[in-house]
Formats: sequence, C-alpha cells, structure tokens
Amino acid sequence: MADEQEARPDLAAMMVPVGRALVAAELPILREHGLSMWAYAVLLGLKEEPVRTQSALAKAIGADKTRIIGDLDDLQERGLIRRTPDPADRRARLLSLTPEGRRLRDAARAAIRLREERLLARLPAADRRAFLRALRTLSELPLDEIAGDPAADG
Amino acid sequence: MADEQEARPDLAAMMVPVGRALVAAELPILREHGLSMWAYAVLLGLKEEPVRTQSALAKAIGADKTRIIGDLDDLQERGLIRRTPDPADRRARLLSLTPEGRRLRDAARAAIRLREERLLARLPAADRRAFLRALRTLSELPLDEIAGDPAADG
DNA sequence: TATTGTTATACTCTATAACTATA
DNA sequence: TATAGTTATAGAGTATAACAATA
Repeated sequence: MADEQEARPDLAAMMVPVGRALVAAELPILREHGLSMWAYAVLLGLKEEPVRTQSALAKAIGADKTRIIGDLDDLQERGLIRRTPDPADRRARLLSLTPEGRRLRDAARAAIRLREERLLARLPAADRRAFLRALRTLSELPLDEIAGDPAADG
Repeated sequence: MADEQEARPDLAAMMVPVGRALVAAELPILREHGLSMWAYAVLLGLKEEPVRTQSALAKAIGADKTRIIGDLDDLQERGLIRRTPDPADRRARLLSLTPEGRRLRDAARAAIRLREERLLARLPAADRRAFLRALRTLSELPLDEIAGDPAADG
C-alpha cells in the first residue's frame, strides 16, 4: 500500500548526519566566542537561576559530571560563571552566570541562530513552522521514551 | 520582537539528542537481526544496483573506508553481500546484495519503521507530514552546505 | 604517480574507578 | 554509609599513516 510514496530513509539516518552538520556549523562560531561545545552547553544550562550542584547541571545538559569539570574551571577563571560553595552543604557548589557570562552566551546564541535561520530559509514557511514544532515536541520527550524498550511502555 | 515566542533551543541541541535516542532505539532491533549499525548502513547503501568500490560505498554512507572493512568481511562470510573483483580494474571489488542480504535488510528496516511510526504517532498528522518532508529536504542537502563556512556561499 | 583495499597506529571522546571532603 | 567534586585510568569510536597490488 503506497510503498513507493512512503519510501523514506530511517529517521536516525536523516537526523544524525544533519545533527552532525549542525554541530560542525556551530563549532567555528563558538570558537570565535572562545567557547567549546560543552562550555556553551554549560552557559545554556545555567539559564537564569543558579544550579545547586555540578552533577545536576551535568545531567541536565546530557554530560558526565566528570566531563564538564575542565570547562567549569575555565569558565570560572574567565569570570563567566560563579562557583560558590553552598553554606548549607559544603560539599556542593552553587553555579550561576555572571553578567559577562550571560552576555557571551547571548552573543553566541544570536550568531548561531542567524546561521540556522539561513538554513531554515530553504523550507517553505509552513513546513518550517511545523518542523520546528515537531522537533521541539520530540526533543522534549524523555529520551528513554524514544530509546526505551517498546515492550516496556506497551 | 516576539522574543518570548521565538525562544527555542538551538537546532543542534534538539536534533543531536533525539538522533542519539533514535540510534539507541535501533540498536536492539538491529542486534536481533544480527547486524551492527554500520553493517545495516552497508546493506542500505548497496540499494539495488552493485556499487563499484568500497571507498564509494563508505563515502555514500558517511563512513571512513577503513571503518567498514570488518563489517564487509562479516557480511560476506554470512552470505549477505557479494564482493567480486572487478575484471576491468582488479584493484576494485564490485559490491552487491545477495537475496538473503536483501531479505535481512528489508526485515530490519520494517521493524525499525514500525518503531518509528509509534514515535511519530505523537505528532499531529499535518505536522508529522511536514516534519518528514522538511527533514528529508535538509538531509538531502550536501552536508557542507549546512556545515560549511557561511562566507563561502554568500 | 595515483588509486583500491588493507593493516597498524594515534587520537578524541566518553565512561568507569578510585580518592577527598563533607554529610 | 552515602554524596559532591575531583583525578586518573580504561574503553569505544574515529581518523591518520603506511603498505602491497594494480592502474
């Protein structure tokens, strides 16, 4: 039934290479702003309110807690984030953006957005809106709801 | 102007994790069919007509030519692909699917498609069609047109 | 001299284990 | 004993270099 028309590559086979290319497009922009990919993810992950532990931040941005330590050190030395010991639990460090960190994050994000808009301009306006809406819906699902065992959730 | 409404994560920040989750969802299905991710990519890359060199196949599926040799060896031993020396150029090996290879590829692909449909069912029908159309458009672009230096193409 | 296929090597990224200091 | 942060180590995946055969 409509085999011919339904034929399309696997979702992963389309998403993964495009995702990789998008990362490749971001890297030189981030480099111009003096940021690694993970450093940028950290700045984005801190949002507006402080985060209570490095582990929580790491988890939120999909990194290992050991992975981001070097980036945190660097960002702190450059005055882009604050890392203050929590008085209530001296094991933990309260993480927050400095004004300069916020500015750099916004500048990098704006440059990336500009680049993305040029790519998205290739899509018809209606498709483009639906694409972003759908992508956002999928990316907001718990990841193990996509990856998890189908037998587990019926 | 409409900052609030336009706010969305970076494209890469949405695509990459979803892509990873889709791969994670595929892996157990492929394992049930005795295929690695790259072996599956090889079966898909061979399509219907033979491919003239391993390098060309590797390039077509986005792999390094050295990366797929082990998979080609395995697939050949299991009778899923043919690797016959090209009489016209004895350096090259003509690659093609055997009937069993075609059957296994189709079975794996059908199982993956079934899983994907369950995920896509979360999207409204119209968004879903537009999403697939847009994703396909983007994935069919030359990748360096996404990743390439914006100064290069104006 | 260039190219196909191959093997061996090095590199990058990530995950694991082990340590300290707090709780 | 359990957890936050850290360091050191090991593993997976990928790319690079070097080689034999052929053009």
